[in-house]
Amino acid sequence: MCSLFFGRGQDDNAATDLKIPQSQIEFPARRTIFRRHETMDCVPIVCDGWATATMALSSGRQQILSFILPGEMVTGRLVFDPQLHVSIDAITGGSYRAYDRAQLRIAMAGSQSIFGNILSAFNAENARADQLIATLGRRTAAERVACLLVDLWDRLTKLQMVQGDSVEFPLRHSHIADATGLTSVYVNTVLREFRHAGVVTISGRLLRIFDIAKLRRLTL
Amino acid sequence: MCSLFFGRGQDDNAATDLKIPQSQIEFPARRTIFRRHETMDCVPIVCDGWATATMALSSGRQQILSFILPGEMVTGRLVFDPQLHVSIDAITGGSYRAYDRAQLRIAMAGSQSIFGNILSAFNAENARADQLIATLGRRTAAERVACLLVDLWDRLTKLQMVQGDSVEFPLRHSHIADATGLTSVYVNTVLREFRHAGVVTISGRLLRIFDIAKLRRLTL
DNA sequence: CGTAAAATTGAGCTGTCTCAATCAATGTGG
DNA sequence: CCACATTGATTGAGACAGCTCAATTTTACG
Repeated sequence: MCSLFFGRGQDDNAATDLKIPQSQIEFPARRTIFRRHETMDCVPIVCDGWATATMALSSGRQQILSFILPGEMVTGRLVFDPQLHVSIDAITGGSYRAYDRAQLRIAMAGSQSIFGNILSAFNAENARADQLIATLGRRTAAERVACLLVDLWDRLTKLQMVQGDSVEFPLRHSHIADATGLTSVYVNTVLREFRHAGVVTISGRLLRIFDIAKLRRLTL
Repeated sequence: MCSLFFGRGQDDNAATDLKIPQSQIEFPARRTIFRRHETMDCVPIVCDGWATATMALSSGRQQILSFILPGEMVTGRLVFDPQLHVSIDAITGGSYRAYDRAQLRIAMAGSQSIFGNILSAFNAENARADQLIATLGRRTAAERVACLLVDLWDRLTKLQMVQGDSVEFPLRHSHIADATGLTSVYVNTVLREFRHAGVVTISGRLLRIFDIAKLRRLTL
């Protein structure tokens, strides 16, 4: 699931020059993979499993900045900046490939398709960050949860992981809480209301969306 | 005040190859300069005055994503992506220079110093966005206001616009509210408490910070 | 100098949180 | 494969941070 470089047609042959790292490194569930302030000489791309980019504050508070799905760079920032300023935590077990940054930059300079793919991934990441700022600043709890679910749903759809009205969904309420700036207790309340309205169900590591139109209306 | 390209030593002469646009375009206070979804063939850099990058939601809600100070790119994103996805609004009157994106990219490719300056500006912008996400998601009202004031204070200090304990400060309470996800009424309350505690004063377009240590303690 | 915009203050309300208890699910060791 | 232990979900009661509405004063601008 490392489609980042090969999603578009190869308009040149530099794409094949980018060596795929031999090793695909496994990580276990619920463990920190990379720590804040670590200096990275590589750009890891998750091949399999879910992870988060998390920022910690004093007194135990923490905020999830983004969910990292299979095929995504841990952070696009790492292409330009070796300093990791967030911590990367596994949700499920999985694996990643570590691409050498210098090599990556050379490959980007040599290939329009690699350049375009990485940049558009980075742009999408930044766009999501901006959306999240607006969401956390100005939306209600129900809207925040709806925004998160719709965003993930659309990304998982692109990854062809959605089947009908359901996807495998490893997030716990506390993840949703840390991503939306809410409490897990209140996330539960919001999800109960969604459930009773027949909109969404989360149970047994499975997300089912019955009325995505109603959910999307909350994201406007 | 367009120091972005000339901040560091010129380690090569490409820096001087980047033509400074003849025109320095003026903008009036309190007007939208660039609209959301506009396609830009240039990267504007504010020379003078303050502006915001703002995202609008339904029902009149809006969130300020960042304040743009003299010398800063309107958004680093524009270096890589011509689509503007936020609206840029003037706070004060001022001016900007429009750098051609294609030319800028060539200059970046040719000069380590230009490349480094632009990238580090972009990285700083992204780091602030991540901080803002954590702030809006997990901090109290007083902490949010403190974070904003400290961030602006430090940036204005670098720009040498701070004199002693005071800076010129054109933000109204509604700006602070839209940046912190609060109400202007409650911003007023927070600022009153700061004032009574002898920490900060805002009046007559002037920000004075008497106890920055106490303010910084709120940003941990 | 008059008018519009912003700041200030108060009273009351509500969305979300905290605390706490119970129940369900998941994983572990024997 | 079961009993136990741990982690997560669910629910309720009460508290409070921050909001809304509204009136008044101050400041800025043409």
